[in-house]
Amino acid sequence: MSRTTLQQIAISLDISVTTVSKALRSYPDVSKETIARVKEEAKRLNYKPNAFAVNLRTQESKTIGLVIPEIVHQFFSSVVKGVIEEAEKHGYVVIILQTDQKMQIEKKRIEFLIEKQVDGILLALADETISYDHLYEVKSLDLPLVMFDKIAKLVECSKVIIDDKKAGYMATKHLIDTGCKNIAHFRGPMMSQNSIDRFLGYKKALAEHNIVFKESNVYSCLKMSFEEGQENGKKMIEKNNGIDGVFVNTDLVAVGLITQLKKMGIKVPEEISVIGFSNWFLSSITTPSLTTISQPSFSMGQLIFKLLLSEIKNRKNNIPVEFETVIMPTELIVRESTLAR
Amino acid sequence: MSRTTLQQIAISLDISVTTVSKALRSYPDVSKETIARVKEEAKRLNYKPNAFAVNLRTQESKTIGLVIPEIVHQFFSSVVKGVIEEAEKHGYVVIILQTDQKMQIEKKRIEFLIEKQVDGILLALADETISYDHLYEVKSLDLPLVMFDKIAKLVECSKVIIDDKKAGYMATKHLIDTGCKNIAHFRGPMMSQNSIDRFLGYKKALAEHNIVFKESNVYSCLKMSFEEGQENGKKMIEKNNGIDGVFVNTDLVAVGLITQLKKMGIKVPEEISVIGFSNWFLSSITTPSLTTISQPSFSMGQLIFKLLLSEIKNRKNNIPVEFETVIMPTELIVRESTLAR
DNA sequence: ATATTTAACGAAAACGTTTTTGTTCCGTCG
DNA sequence: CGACGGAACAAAAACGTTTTCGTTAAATAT
Repeated sequence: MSRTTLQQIAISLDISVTTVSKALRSYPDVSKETIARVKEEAKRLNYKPNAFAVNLRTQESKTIGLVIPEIVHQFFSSVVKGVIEEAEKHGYVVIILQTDQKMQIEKKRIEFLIEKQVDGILLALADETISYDHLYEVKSLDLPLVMFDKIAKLVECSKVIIDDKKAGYMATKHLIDTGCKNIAHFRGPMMSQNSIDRFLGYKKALAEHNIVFKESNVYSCLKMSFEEGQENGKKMIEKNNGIDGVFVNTDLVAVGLITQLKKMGIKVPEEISVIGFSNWFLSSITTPSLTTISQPSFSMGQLIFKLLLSEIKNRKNNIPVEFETVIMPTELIVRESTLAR
Repeated sequence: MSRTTLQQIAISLDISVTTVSKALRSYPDVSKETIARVKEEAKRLNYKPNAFAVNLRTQESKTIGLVIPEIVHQFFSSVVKGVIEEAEKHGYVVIILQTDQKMQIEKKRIEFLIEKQVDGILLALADETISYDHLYEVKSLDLPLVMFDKIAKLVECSKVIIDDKKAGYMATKHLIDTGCKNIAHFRGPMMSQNSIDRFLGYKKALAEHNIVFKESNVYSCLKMSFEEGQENGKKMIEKNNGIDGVFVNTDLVAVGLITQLKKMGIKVPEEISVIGFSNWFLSSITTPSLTTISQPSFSMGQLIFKLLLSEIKNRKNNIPVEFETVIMPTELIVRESTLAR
C-alpha cells in the first residue's frame, strides 16, 4: 500500500540498500548487470524516492520562494509564469507569497521561507519597505537571493531591473517628437523608486529639448488606479493651461485619463496625446488603443530564476559568487493615443 | 554558523534531546521549569526546527499543489490569491503549476506533485483533458484532491463550481427582460463543459420566453480572444439579420465585439445590447462599461483550500471522508452595455 | 610465491526530528 | 515494610536516503 523504498528493492533482489541506492544513481563501483537489474526492479515496483528523506540527507529542497507585492496583477503574474516555467525545467518548485506592499508582511514572508528552508529567494520589494534587516538575515544565512523590479541598492545581491529613467525619457521624447509642446506627467507614489526614476526621465527629456519644467504639470497618483486617472484628468482640464500631451506612470491610470477626456469631449490623440507605461494587455484593446512603454515580465521571470539557480549551484560547489545587475530593455509601443502633429 | 539543533540545546542544558523536543511541544511529562528553561534557551539560540527532518518524521510537508491552466489570467490569478491567503493562515505553502490547457502537461504536473509528496492537490482541469487515469492514480495513493471550475464529474472528490447553465440563463434573461427580441450567442470551445452549459442556459431562456432558437445566431470562439470578438462581430453584422442583443461567453470577447460594433458605427447599447461573462476588471473600465455575470474567484480560492484542508485532517485522523460539491453563486452586474428599451 | 591493484559489494554513520517504551526516584497507601 | 503509582526524565527506534569507509575475492605485478 505504501510507497516502495530502497529497502524493499534490496530485499527483493537480495542485495544491500547501499548497492540499490548506488545502482539507481549509476555509481561506477556497481556492475552493469546489477545496475540493470536494480533499475528494472525499481520500475517494476514503481519506486519513487522519498523526497523528505532526500531533502534531509542532501539538505536541499529543490524549492525556491518568490515574494511579490500582489499576484492579481498583469506584470507580476507574468513574471511568476516565467519563473515557474524556468524552474520546472530544472526540477525546481516555486512557492509564491504576497506582501500586499507592506513591509511587516514582507518580513513575515521572508521569515516563513527561511523556516521552510527554501534553496533561494526571489524578491520584488514592497513599496513600503524602508529597512532591510530581513534581507541581511537572508544574507547572513548564506541563502541565495535575487531581487527584481523594486530593489534595494544597498543590499549586495544580483538584481534585475529596467532603466526607469531612460524609459521615462523615451516616453516623454516620443511626445516631444510627435509635436507636443506642453507636456504633463501623472506620476506614481513619492516613495516608489520606479516612479521617481520615470519622473526624472520626464524632466530630463524636457530639459534636453528646452521645455521649461513646471511643477504644476505634475499630478500624483498614490494608488495608481483607474479612478485617479479620471480625477487628475478632470483637474488638469479644469486648470485650462493648454496641455497637449501626457506621460502617465502606468497604463491603467492612462486609460482612466483617456476615459475622462472622452467624457469631457476632448479628442485623443488629436487634442491631447497620451502615453502609458508597462504595456498591459488592456492597453491594446481600448479605443483609442494606448501608446506605451513595454516592460519585460515573462523573460524577466526566466532570467531571475536562472540567476538564482546559478548562485545556488555556485554556493554548493564553493565557487565564489559574483553578483550582477542586469538592466533589461524597454521598448516604445506606438499605438493610437499619440499622433504626429 | 549552521542552524541550531535540538542536540545543541540539549548539550547546553545538559539534558536529553528527547526532553528538549518534548519541552518545546509542551508534553505533560516534562516539568514546568524544564519547559521554561528549554524554551528560553531555544529562543536564545534562535532555534528553528529543521523542516526536512520534521517532514520525514511526520510524513507530511504542509505543502499543497495547485494546478491551473494558466496563471496570467484574471480569474485564475485571483483564485490563486485566495488559496495562498487561506493556506498561509494555516501554515501551508502552495506550489503552483500550469497545464496550458494540455492533457499531457496536466499528467506530468500531477506526477510531479506526487513525487514532491504534497499533502493534497487542487485542480482545475485543462480543456483538453479527456481521460482521468492520472486522477485515479492520485486517488489510489490516498492523496486528497479537490477540483474546481472545470471538473470531472466521474471522479469522486470534493468539487467547487458555479452553475454555468443557470448563469447563462440569467444573462440571456436579462437581455430579454430589457427588451431584446433577437439574441445571438458567442460561445466558447465545443469541448469545454462550461461553454456547453452557458450555451444550454441561453437556449433555455429563449425557450422559456417563446423565442425560437436559431443555430445561425450562435458563433464559436475557440480561443476566446479579443480578435474573435471582432471577427465574429463583423460576420454577424454582415449577415444583417437584425440582432439586438448578444450574450458573450466571456468578457474579453465581448469587449472585442463592442469595439468592432463601434468601428462599424453601431451604437451599444442603443442598437445592440451586449452582456459578457466573468466580470473581469477590464469590463468595468471600457466605454461603454460592460454588463456581465460575476463569478467568484478569490472566495472560490479560499473555499477550495478549506475543503482540501479538512480532507487532509480527516484522512490523518482516520475519519471517513465525505465528498461534497459546492455550487457558488453568480451575480448579474448591470452596467452600460445593456439598456431597458 | 608474495605483494599490490582493481572490481564489486556492504556496514554503518549521518541528516534532525518524534514517539514509544523504559527507567529512576520519591511519596503514599494498605 | 512491601507494593503501588505518579512525576520527570532518557534510551532507542524509526522515518528513507546518501556517502564514507571497509571488506572480500579475483586479477595483475614483482
